[in-house]
Amino acid sequence: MRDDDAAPESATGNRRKPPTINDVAQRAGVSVGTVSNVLNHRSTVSAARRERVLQAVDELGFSGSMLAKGMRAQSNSLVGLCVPHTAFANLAALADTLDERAVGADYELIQVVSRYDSRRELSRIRRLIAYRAAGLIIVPSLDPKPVLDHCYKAKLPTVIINRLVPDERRFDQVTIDHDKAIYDASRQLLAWGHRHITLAVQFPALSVTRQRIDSLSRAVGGFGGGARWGVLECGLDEERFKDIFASHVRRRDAPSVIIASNSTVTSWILQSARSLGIRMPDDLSLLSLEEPEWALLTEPQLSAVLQPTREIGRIAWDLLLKRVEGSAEEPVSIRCEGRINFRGSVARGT
Amino acid sequence: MRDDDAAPESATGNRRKPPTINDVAQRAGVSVGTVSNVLNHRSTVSAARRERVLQAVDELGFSGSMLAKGMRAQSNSLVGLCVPHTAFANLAALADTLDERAVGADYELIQVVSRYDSRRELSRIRRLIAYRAAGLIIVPSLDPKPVLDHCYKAKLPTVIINRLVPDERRFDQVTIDHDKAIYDASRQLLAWGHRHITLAVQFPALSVTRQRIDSLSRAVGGFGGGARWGVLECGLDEERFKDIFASHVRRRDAPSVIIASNSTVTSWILQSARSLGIRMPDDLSLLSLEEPEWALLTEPQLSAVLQPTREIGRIAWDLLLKRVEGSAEEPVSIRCEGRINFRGSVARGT
DNA sequence: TTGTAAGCGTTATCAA
DNA sequence: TTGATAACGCTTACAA
Repeated sequence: MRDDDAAPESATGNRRKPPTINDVAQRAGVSVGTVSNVLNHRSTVSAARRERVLQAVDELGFSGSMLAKGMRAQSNSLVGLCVPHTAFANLAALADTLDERAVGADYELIQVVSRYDSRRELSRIRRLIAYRAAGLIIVPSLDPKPVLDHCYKAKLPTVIINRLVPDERRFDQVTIDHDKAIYDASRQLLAWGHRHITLAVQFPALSVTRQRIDSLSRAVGGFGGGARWGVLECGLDEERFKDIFASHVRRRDAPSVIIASNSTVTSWILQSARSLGIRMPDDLSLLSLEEPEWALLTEPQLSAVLQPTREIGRIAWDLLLKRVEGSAEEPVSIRCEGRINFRGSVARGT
Repeated sequence: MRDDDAAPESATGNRRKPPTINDVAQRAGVSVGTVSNVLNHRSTVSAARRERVLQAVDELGFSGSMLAKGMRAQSNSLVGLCVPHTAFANLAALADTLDERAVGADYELIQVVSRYDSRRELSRIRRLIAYRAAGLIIVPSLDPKPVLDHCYKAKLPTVIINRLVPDERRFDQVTIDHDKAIYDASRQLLAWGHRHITLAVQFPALSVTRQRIDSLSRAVGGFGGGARWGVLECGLDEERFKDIFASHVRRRDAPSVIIASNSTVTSWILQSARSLGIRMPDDLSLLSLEEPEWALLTEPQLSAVLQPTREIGRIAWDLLLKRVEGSAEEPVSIRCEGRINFRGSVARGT
């Protein structure tokens, strides 16, 4: 775009390429090594030259190349976060927390989305490895085995969060103890007179789902006194859920309380209940295992388990950073406890 | 660090470094160029060698280095998304849409968060440039000038979305026409008998805020008949907002309807109104300029402007990709229209 | 205190 | 069809 259309490389000005350390060196009239030393705060450069270098950096708008740095250093200050979805409020909060920590430690957080698809999860993580990510924080999908095997073989420092992967001893895990929450909540519901508890789940195949069912079963079984429990499989489609829900709550043997396994299901239940004319908590009580941002906006207010998302983020980041720095300690599995907030949506006493 | 404590480079196995194209070449007994040709589907390699190469790739778990690729190609298939915050539902949806497009085009989307801080915004974008991002999609902060100047100087292909930056002609913009939404909504509210409209805003300094006030003023002014309007500055702290809100709605000259500029403010208003015993829509009507995911869960259901977030994402991506590919066309400013969903939270007729 | 040069992994060019 | 090599931007060990 000079006077023909592509100027020869030796031509002046109008370069579209970002300035390199060589450009800076040339401009400042020093060697590349000197520029590098200035930029990395090494004390072997005289004040006068340092000044000239900094001025040249400023004038050229030089910002360095993380690509070249990463290649040279054989490590990239980039950390991956792999989540199944971005739209859940607590995953957004998680990304937010991690991003804050990452920036503070001069890392870059790069989020990839698996969309509940194990193959996609693997391919996304391959990309992260291709970018020489220093580490990975992963909310595992439904079938985490292949991905975790891959991370292990690639020796990628990895921390598993949110969803426990049972019998996984190769990586640190920071997860929520939903089992305890379900157990405690169920006991409380039983103590308040509820005798039939339904657990509404979206992914029956998930190992954590099976564990939750176990907890519910133990709580109800240990109580005796004719208390029962059941599982409602909600599927992935809201329209179809309406029918599923209607037939579940209209049958003779209907539950008095539903525990919803995530906020999507919670929202579906609220909508369906409203359109069926079911009043809360008189006709049906509801407890969500995930506290959405709108928990206080519904009428009645929503009972929910407040997940320690930010705490998980902090712990996971610290664990990951230790691994990135080479720690070879035995992996740990940390379980964080949620706080159960009973509000108007659960009927107490009878 | 040669052969004192670390094993010499020639030692067998146990390498922690990812395999390189050289390793593959060695293993397959071919040259690096051949391996590269195989991997890039060039047709100059004999079937037999191709097979050997692919086998070696598989055995070693070779995945390539995007750092080296990016360095060599002088361009990186990485696109930045800069947002002020991650917790808003529509920004999450935006990131989701863009991530989908990016992955489809074999790009990596890397999200950075400015936290409403212009300085942070600039430093985050500098990082993106250091990573040789091919382009940037930005939801500008309150003071976008310095950042946009920087992007322009760095010749970084950039698309501005969501918030219009007035008089900015250097970049494509894909924004929401809130002005029209406010104008139309106000006219409708007036037609339904409302005579005093308050616009509740969080960032009075934002240019878009001023434009919204303009629209409201035009709509109300053009109506005549003693209609009035006002602005409520909500601040950034929910606790303090309660008092601000209380004194606003309790005064003699209280509005009959509030237009909330985003879903955070909407949620604050709902909470405060409830604790003050204000009934909706009888005592006060509410319209949100941002439709939250929980719009249908409140009682009454929330009136809101449904933002065409995914449409914006798609358009912005396509525009950006054209720029990345070198298009030098005149920048465009596309305004998308939201759909106003009037629901129970707005009183109609009198 | 400063300059020089090797090497990180990849691709394109050129010679064989 | 294949192999060798230069170049991309940066850091660092070593020479001056």
